[in-house]
Amino acid sequence: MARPRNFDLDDVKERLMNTFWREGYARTSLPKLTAASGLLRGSLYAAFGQKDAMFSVALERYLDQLRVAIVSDAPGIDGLRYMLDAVVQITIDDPERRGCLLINAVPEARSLGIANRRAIDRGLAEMRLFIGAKLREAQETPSQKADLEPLVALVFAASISIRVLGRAGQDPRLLQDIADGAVAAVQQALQPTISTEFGP
Amino acid sequence: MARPRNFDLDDVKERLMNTFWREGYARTSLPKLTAASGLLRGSLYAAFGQKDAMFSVALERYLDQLRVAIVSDAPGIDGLRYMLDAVVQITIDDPERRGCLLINAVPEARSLGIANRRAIDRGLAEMRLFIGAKLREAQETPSQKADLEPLVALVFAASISIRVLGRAGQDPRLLQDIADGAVAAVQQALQPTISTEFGP
DNA sequence: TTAGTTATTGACCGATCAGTCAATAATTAC
DNA sequence: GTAATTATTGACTGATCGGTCAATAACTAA
Repeated sequence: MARPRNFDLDDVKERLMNTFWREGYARTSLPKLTAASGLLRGSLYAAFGQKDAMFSVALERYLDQLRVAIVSDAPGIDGLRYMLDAVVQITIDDPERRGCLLINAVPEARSLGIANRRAIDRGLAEMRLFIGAKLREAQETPSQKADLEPLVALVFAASISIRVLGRAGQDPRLLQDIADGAVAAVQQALQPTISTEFGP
Repeated sequence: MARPRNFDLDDVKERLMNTFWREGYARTSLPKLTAASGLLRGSLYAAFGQKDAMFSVALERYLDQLRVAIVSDAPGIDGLRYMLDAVVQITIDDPERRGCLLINAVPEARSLGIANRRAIDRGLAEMRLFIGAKLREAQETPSQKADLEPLVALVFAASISIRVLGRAGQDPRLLQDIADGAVAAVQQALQPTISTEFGP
């Protein structure tokens, strides 16, 4: 009943995402977005609204893809190891070393709208909840009642800094060391105390 | 022999630092810098050069102050605990929750000059070397030849993500959990196993 | 005083920014 | 065909950006 759009919406969202990912919010100008998407300003504004809304589209798409890449069905510590290794892998596989769109957005959050700020919070919370769930699975004897929070925090911290340091162009070995260190810490902390008699 | 400047150089540097810290590089405009410093553009440019050079001044000053705040003489794990607790403290003590100027600059590094990019690398390297040195002190029996790198990486990761999550406005308890988790992991990893008590 | 040197001032520059809009084009319903 | 609806186009806006510069002011050395 009306003129159809002559571009692929998904394809354009992907291009917007990649541009914001590389350049961040502030440095991504409308001319860059039009160049990346192949659309003119008017079409972009008609399709998405303000720049802030374009970023929102990019962020949601990014989080969807990240979820697919790092979440696994493997229970307990295997799921955590899978996640951390996946984070390392996608970080060093990116030839542009863009790090994480979500984490990169944290220092810029104050210039984003409330919806985007909330989306950032939700993204962080989701990661943390996932880690917590896997750790609770890994806890063999919940009766130990050990405080899991420092472990959750540690794995969370590892995930985040792998991304930051990836953006900083640090050596892939450092990133893998972070992942390995976190997994080892979890194993050490959760293994029944009696087993320490046999040493590592 | 010439007209003296009628401002306090140190005071202006401090104000530049605080502005860049709060706003980041891209969002800090020259009008903001003139407002914060009380100087006019011409004076700022005469004193420091380009915006990039102003950031450099801010970054160096920031790193000097950070060093004072987190480095301690305490050897080994005590030095690490001091550092991590100090990082948590300065992060949550900041009512503006600005996180870390150095870490915040990482996603913006591509829009900075080569000198600033190198300064960022040096800042990160310095942190890592400090952690490595303390961990080597903490290693009671170096003959164990345990690979210290994952532990260095883990403590490094903890420091960085405390700052990122501080900027993100996360709960202080999470930040402290990260610090505590990292210290606990180091203690667990470095404490001699019972089996070694009986010697080889 | 005068000459030399540097700092300050405030206007100015061209470039770029995010966002808007009237005109036109492409489609469907009828 | 015509009407209705939405998409595309490209020029346009006012604001802001980083950076420059000639004029003036404040100081020291002689």
